[in-house]
Amino acid sequence: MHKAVSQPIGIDLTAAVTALVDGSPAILTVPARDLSFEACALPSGPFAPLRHRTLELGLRGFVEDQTGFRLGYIEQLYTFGDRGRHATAPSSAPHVMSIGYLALTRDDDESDKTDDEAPWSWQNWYRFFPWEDWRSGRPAILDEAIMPALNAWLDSDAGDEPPGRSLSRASRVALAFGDGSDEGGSAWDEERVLERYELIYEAGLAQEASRDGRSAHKGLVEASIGQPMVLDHRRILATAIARLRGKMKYRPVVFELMPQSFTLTGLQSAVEAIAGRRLHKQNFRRLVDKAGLVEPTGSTTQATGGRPAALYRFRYDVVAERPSAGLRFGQPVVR
Amino acid sequence: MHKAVSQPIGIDLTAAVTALVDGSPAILTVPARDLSFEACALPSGPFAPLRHRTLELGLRGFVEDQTGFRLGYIEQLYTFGDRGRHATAPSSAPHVMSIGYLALTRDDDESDKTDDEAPWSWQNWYRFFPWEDWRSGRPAILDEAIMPALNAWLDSDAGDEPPGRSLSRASRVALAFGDGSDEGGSAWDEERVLERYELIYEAGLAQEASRDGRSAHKGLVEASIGQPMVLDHRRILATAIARLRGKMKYRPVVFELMPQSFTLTGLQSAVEAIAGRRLHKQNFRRLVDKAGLVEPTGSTTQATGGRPAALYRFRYDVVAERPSAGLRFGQPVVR
DNA sequence: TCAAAAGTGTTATCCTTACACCCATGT
DNA sequence: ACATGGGTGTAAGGATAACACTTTTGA
Repeated sequence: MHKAVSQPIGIDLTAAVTALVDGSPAILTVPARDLSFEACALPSGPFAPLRHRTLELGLRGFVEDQTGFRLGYIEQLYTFGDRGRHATAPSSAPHVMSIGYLALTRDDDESDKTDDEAPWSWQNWYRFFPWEDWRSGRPAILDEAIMPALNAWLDSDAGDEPPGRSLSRASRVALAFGDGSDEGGSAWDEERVLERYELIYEAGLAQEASRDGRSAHKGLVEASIGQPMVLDHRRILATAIARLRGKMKYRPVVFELMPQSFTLTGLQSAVEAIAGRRLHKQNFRRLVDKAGLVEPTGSTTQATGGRPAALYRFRYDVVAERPSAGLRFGQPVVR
Repeated sequence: MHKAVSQPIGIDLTAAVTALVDGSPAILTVPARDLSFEACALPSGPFAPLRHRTLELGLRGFVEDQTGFRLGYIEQLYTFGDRGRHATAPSSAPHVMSIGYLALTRDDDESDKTDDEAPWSWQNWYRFFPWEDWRSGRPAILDEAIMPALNAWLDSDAGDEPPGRSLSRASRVALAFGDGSDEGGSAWDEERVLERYELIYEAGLAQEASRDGRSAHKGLVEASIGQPMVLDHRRILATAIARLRGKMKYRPVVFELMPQSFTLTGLQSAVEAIAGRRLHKQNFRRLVDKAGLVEPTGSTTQATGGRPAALYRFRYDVVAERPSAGLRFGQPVVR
């Protein structure tokens, strides 16, 4: 019924590779590739069906070529293919779609760093999303820059709402960023990373927006909130963070990021770093205990200062029984 | 750094369009397109970046062209692109990837059925996945055909397990299909639709497997459990069902399938039809009540027999406040 | 002796599950 | 009257959120 492909299409496989580096969630980046624009990029490359039997194998190949990292856990996120979602080459060039992936590794493997002057580097997540880290309280950038700018955007664009039954912009902002009120409205939900980034992009607060030719809305100076990335890589990273924050709660994926043995406080810090908020210590411990995902190794460490901490290891065997077990941590501790 | 695309790539957009037809969850199908093999197919077509500004618009176009249906809710599911995932044309032809989508509609719109002898039809989900419908108890096909065949497969292939730390086949079967025991092991989880289908496919119990050239494992007659579909469309449908079953619990998506006004029992039947299991009536009602997603219209219907039932409507306004609200139904009623 | 971090016990509250029972209509 | 499906109240058990407190080390 259909045969020909009218315009050539290219597929880019793009990986958001995360590890914990010095207790911070970090993303593996390579220098910007083909734009005059100076920015980080995620490792990526074109999918060549003749060379790569599966999409995942292709992705593993690229990351290993570009950074030397062997990936463990991999999960497909989303396929981005809309025209005009980022500035691109002239229309004669093939239309490039990107399939985004989330991948997890450990950084402790020193054997990876073969080259000196490596072309890749780890970047803290929160350089790109400074509003997402609530571990030391509500980030100042929200009240100082983001919310005022978003409100100005809402006011100025009050007329030209998108039609249909979709949410109004004001509702979307209220939902994504919480409306401050502790009751009735909605609170901050750490999983809405993508919704927040999309609003910031649409409002012209991300440098990517002006670069992509979206006119900054009237009366707003060209802003840059958070470090930009190449193409739509920041959107892919937002998707990856959102997915990991959600998945962590019902699948034992954090352990992909932890070393062989760890303390319970270390595990909690890891979860907190990813979720971007602090948790209640005692409840976290009971949770871990009840989940039965972890067992003591018998030894302790004094590296943490203070009383020596018992070391634990992940029980790989329980995955076979109940991979649905995750760390369904609940409410943040109020502060 | 990279430029050329070595082998032409085509993108197929494929839609799993679901509606409730006479209380059953149904999937919109079109006759098989280009294979001698006689089977249903999902509506789909090639993505042409010049014609379609976005992937979603392309999809809406195809479905409307092929069936006349205007889609409401749409959600991207997954991109399938592995070589050899289904029988395909000679290798000179372009490599076709498919992006699967879940879409929801209502069937009550009679205006859609313009043509008589329409080229499309609604098919009950459970024709393709007879083992997924537990509403009248555990499906007989599990004990009569599936479990024996899977166990035979496990026995015969005990030697050549895949390497690495991935789950053993036996564990995957136990997890996906439950191991009968009510404690210790895992019970039936209605969301694991895809895992179950993949195992059935790998074990050679799906007709698609033999069609794709996978040798049925030794000692097993070529079987066909559940009605097959074209290409990997059954896999896409499995993904769609799994996603809908999950999403329903934390987003108010069921209402996309309900008529304007409905009874609470009607709503419960819809949820049960999708989830493939029965729910506890009183608890379901309290749940709906507490969620606040619904309000009485004031009128009643006697169409159900027995005492007249109050009619309700979905509160579209709450979506703006709390779109996270879904129907987090809990345990099935024991029977 | 004090700071720092690990680790424990206990209670109020809410949500889930399950039980049994009443109500309004058609036949 | 009785069958059928609609609709309600309430108690037991478990999970969650929050409280304050003890233990073990290094400096």
